[in-house]
Amino acid sequence: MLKVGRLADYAVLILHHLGRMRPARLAMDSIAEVTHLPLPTVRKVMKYLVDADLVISKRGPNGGYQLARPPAQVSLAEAIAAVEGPLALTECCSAQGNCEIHDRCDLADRWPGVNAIVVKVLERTSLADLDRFGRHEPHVPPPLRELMAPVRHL
Amino acid sequence: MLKVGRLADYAVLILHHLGRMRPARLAMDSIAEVTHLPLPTVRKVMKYLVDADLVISKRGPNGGYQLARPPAQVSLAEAIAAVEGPLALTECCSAQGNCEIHDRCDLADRWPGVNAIVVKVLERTSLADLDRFGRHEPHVPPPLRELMAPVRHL
DNA sequence: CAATTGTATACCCCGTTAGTATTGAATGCG
DNA sequence: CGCATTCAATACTAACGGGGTATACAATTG
Repeated sequence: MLKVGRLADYAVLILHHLGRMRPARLAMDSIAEVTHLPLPTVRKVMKYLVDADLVISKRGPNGGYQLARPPAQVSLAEAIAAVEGPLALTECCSAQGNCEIHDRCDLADRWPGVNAIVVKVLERTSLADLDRFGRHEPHVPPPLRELMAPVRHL
Repeated sequence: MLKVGRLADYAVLILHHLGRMRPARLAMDSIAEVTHLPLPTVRKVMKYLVDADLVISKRGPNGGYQLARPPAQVSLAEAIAAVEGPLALTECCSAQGNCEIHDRCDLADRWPGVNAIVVKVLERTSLADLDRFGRHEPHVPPPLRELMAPVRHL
């Protein structure tokens, strides 16, 4: 668990393909084809991506979608947030958080710290990073190298 | 989004309290009281925690639950996994992952790397860490300090 | 103006989450 | 030995949200 929704997953995949094409445009049905996703689903995802200014759309013949920025400047955090809204591990972490217990919960103000770190990891991983790293190798951006050392407790 | 389920959230809260009591035992209704959670819900959570060997239970008069290890040796990853199963951002990341697209998805083997990092963060954050850090201050375990620097791209 | 392509809305189904109730088993004490 | 206490196991229900689909609309281009 701790899943990202499928639509967000799709979004990353689509962005990845748009990145490889950039700056060329890709029509919606082409996207559906190349990603092997059903077209109606692609429609829904594209709306999110346009609204979040991650892709630029053009209508009419020879229209389609184009990644708004170089892949190195699009983070996974943005991609996920475009579809699912701000990243928040728990209710306490979200802006309009409405947790029943909040007032009397000892951890209500501790979670945001944990959340911040997870978000940072996703912010520091770009579409280009996804591309760069080998298959099944753990992706480790430079500032995170130490993370992969054996865990200290347990 | 990127939420952790409420039950997992509860689990962490409960573990936190058990940690503060350790090595004393705490009965289920006491747990419900101190956490302000409904008792039937606590019942459900406790089952997960026992099955995962994170707490030890004792029956009969003066029974109750006890944290199995010192709080510094219980990670958030374990707590969450106890309730929700192995952490997996996407289908590709889980053992029995059954993703429709998997064979033809260009990212199927990239996600696990990202997942690994997120998991590491949660593995490196213990119950004790939650306790140690001040309110609303981002919690930053030593090997993660560099993370909080400004993001490089975007 | 007509073909192409994206936009917007509204709908529904299904799974999961979360909350609850009930009955059963173990422990310890007098 | 038996009763009080406390955890264990199972099964059920309600509700919400994710995700998939259909359909009608608007813009651009040649």
